[in-house]
Parts: sequence; C-alpha cells; structure tokens
Amino acid sequence: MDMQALRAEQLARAKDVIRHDDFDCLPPRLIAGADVGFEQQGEVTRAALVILEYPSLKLIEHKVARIATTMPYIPGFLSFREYPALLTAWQMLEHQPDLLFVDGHGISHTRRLGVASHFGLLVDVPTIGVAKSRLCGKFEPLDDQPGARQPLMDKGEQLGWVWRSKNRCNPLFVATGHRISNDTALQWVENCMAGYRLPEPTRWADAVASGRPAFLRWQQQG
DNA sequence: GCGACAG
DNA sequence: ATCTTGTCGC
Repeated sequence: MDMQALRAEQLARAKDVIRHDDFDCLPPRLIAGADVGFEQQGEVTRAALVILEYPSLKLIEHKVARIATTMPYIPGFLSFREYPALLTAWQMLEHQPDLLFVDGHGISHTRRLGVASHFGLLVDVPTIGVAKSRLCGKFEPLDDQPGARQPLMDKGEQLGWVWRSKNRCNPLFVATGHRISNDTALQWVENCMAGYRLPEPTRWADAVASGRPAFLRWQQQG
C-alpha cells in the first residue's frame, strides 16, 4: 500500500471535518455506537453498530458486519483498516442515528483524521471520538476524582479532552469526530454515562462486537 | 538518531 | 485487536 498516498488523503479529508456543532436534531433521539473487532487471526474484520434511544439509553437495534480484512494495523492509519466494515454495518441499519460514538480518536490524530472523523465524514452525521489511550498530543496530570479533565494539546491547538469518567480508571480521550465541538462532545459523553468507564453507546457496541456477557443476557431476555 | 505509536 | 483465570482492592 502507498502510505504517502494515504497520508495525502488524510490531510485532504481533514480539511472537510466540521469542528463546530451542526446537529439536525437536538437533543438527539437516537444515538449510535460503533466498534470493530477481528476474527480468525485477523483475517476477518467484524464491525458492530448499535442504536440507543436517548435519554433512556436503551438498546433498540444492533447490527454486525463481517468482511475480509484489507489492511494491517498501522498506528495513524487505523481508519483505512476499519471503515469498510463499519460502512457495511451502517448500510444494514434500520434506524438513522442523530449522533454517533466511535471507538477511537477523532481529530486527536497526528493529521487530524482519526477513525471517528473519517467515518463521521463518510456517513455525514455528528460524530464523537472516544479513545481509551493516547495517540498524540500532551496533557497535564489529571486529578483523581471522577469528572477531572485536562485539555489534550498538540502544536498549540486543543485536540480534545482527557477525562476521568470513573474513579480509579484510566481516563478517556474525547474529541470532535465531525459536526460537533470538543466541548459539546464531552458534554454528550457525560450525558451517556451509566456507571461504567465507557459511555453506553461505546460499551454496547463493544459488547455486541465481542459477544460479551451483558449483551448475551440482553439477547436472551429481549 | 531515538522514542512513541488509536485498535 | 486477540490469546485467557484468577486475583487484589474499593
């Protein structure tokens, strides 16, 4: 693969990312969560999309797509590996979400185009990037109490927020994906918490993508 | 040159 | 990401 071409594509697409609030429906009635996993030693890419109702945060739809993996994991180029499967799952959805949570960075990316921004642009829906570890940028140490936050800075600009969602847990990296500001993104992540480290849309997408106990229980009942 | 490096 | 059980601490 031509890394220089992919790098150029990232720089070009990053210019189209909208970093301010641009909602069609506020407050959002349906919120989606997206996550990607792998099977068969990485040969198969598995994308999960879930739809939650707001403010109940109840799961009302879930879809899983499996396609052949086309690219290896290379830091900084994650979106090219994951978006094909995500798009496939997206086309299976019966509901259209007003807001989307993607597991991974948004503009908090070396070239400002993490998977949340790339996928958000493709589906053109307000999108938030929620990552579990740092890719780039610097931040001051966080206080211990939940709710503590620090701006994630890189080259003089704020790329997002480092936010402690839960006591004794590592912080989350929340940032603009597309059509939402960093501040509003963090606000909606806060609105979607239910006592766990991850916000509900991300947590459910992860549970569905990985066949976790919580999802299996839900599937038996419903 | 060296270290860092989402999922 | 994935391979995988118990275990320590609140």
